[in-house]
Amino acid sequence: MTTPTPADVTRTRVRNEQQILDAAEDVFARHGYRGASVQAIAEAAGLPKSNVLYYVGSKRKLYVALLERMMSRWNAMLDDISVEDDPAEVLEAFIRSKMTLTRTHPEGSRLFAAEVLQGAPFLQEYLRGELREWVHQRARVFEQWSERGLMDPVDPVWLIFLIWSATQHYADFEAQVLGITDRERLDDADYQSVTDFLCQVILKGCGVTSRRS
Amino acid sequence: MTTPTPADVTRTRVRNEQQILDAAEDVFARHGYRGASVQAIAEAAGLPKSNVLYYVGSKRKLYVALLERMMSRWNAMLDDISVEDDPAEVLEAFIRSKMTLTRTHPEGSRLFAAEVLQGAPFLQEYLRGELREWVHQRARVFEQWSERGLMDPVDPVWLIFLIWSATQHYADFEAQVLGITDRERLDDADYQSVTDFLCQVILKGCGVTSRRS
DNA sequence: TAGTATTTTGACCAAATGGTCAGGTTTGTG
DNA sequence: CACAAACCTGACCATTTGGTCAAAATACTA
Repeated sequence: MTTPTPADVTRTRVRNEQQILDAAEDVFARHGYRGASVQAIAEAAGLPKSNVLYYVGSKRKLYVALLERMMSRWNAMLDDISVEDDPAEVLEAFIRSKMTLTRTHPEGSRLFAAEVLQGAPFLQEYLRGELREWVHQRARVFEQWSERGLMDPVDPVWLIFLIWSATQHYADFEAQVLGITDRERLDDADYQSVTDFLCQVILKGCGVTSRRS
Repeated sequence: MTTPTPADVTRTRVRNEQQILDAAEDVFARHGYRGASVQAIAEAAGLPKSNVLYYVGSKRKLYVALLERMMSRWNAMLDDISVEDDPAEVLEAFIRSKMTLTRTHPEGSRLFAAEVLQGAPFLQEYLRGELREWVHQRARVFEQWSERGLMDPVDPVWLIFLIWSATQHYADFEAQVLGITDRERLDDADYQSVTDFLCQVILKGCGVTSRRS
């Protein structure tokens, strides 16, 4: 028996799987599921192709594992809200946490984008289940805020999409942003500036006033 | 000589090239440059692979032709503005024409997204040249409007990106939008509703008042 | 209708694809 | 140190890839 640890993961395994996942996230994000080759992932991870397949089993399993990792990051960000909360605080926290996800995991964000671009074949269940529920729950709260006059009567679902798209953009279209702004990369100050801009414009645009009023 | 027409295009050629371009736009949009196969494009166009290659020469040439077609659509939308124009009118027209592009050419929009996702290797020149100039020219006008108190002092480049991302979203993330809203497709009324929402929120968010005031 | 230019297509090619496997090396532990 | 489990990897395989080509079919025009 040699006392195998419950999950039976050795240090080597953890290290290599990490390397593979990170390399694969970038390759899949750039080239999509079909366009990514196991060979390219292996090279990016600095391992022979057979070794990569030894760990992940197959290209498909690797891809699914990456999507799951990214979805768990999403979920970690999706905390619930109630009508009693302050609209300004909630909206601002929403924008800021979504932007943090984009900034800390740009490859993951792009992977998600590539998956949705091809019609989200691997994410139908998630989109039409968990995520849809979450959106509608939030939407209901937004509507109640509108009724109470705490914000303008805007379509809550379009508002959620607005926040998602405006933040997601800085990962998915990074190449465009860098090209147009003539930067090599976006630093923390840039992200700060964009986030403040989005909070300002979107809150004001919805008729939500910061609590300091 | 048989009086060859200047551009030497026969009816057959026009018809087949059109079929091929349209089929290819969809396949490239879904799977990216690497992920798309000539075989898949040929099947979508209802032609044998060799026939496709007879017309387009190579996969790369086909891809470049598609990007050029999409960029010319972009350019057709990018009319210039002046400080004397009305901010509300200009911003609203900007949002509406960008949304029209998204609605009338969703596959082209996704093709563009896929290209940028992979780092925009074929679009560096365009992004860092023509498009950058256009953005900065607009940005300068926005700044002058801010100075004149016609709008809030927001970062004009982030504002342009906000409009691009919020509209682009409905093509690139169509699968997500459909999944969450439980629709089969977005009809004209949906697009109308989203566009009105975006105009309302973004104009108000920037402190721009519609001229009817 | 004769004859030329264009179009069509299956057969073919070298390279790359995802994946398997046998046989080796390393690692951890009793 | 023994030994089993885990790890590593080059050789190999069937299939698909982008692309070529020669020969047949079709379309246009004088």
